Amino acid sequence: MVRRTPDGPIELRLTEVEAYDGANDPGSHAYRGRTARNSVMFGQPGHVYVYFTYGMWHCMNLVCGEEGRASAVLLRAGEITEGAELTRERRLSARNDKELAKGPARLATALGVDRSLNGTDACAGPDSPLTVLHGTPTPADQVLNGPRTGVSGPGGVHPWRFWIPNDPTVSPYRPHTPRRRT
DNA sequence: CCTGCGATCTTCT
DNA sequence: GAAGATCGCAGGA
Repeated sequence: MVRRTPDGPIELRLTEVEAYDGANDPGSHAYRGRTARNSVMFGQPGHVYVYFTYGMWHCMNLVCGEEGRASAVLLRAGEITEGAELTRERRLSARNDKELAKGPARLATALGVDRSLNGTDACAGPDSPLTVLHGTPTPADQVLNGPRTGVSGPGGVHPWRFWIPNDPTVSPYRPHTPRRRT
């Protein structure tokens, strides 16, 4: 994945993702149908769905299913392989470069992604601020999968979190924790 | 190392 | 009105 910023390109090698399957998936933002927020997920694959959560963070998905299916993949973590110096000023809390994009909100922050990029076509070539690259594929037998992070209820049964084992940029797994009532 | 909690606001019910 | 595809800090072991 490459993020083109005014200061230069940032390249990211994805190490952890989670899949969400639209109307069939209680864990998906698209489960209850199309809304203003999730409309990008119902559009063409290859576009980017960015949402804002917990009052301060952005997270980024790639739409994967055909139009109308609302299937998407949350980009949860990765290794910055180029332009790390451009991300450090936005990721001051990172104690080392492995933490620059270790988690979905950290990844979006490192790449400088916010809702202004919601709907961006990530397959549109070098003039796009965001592009999915065709790197060296990781063989499927070198990828582990398990329950998704932070997903509760019936959707929690799907082992749709995928990561590269022993990669230091993969975020720690945390089960869903209901928020304390005020 | 680990656990608990506050921040802060959009979104849908 | 309440919960949320989270993170970072404080405090204790």
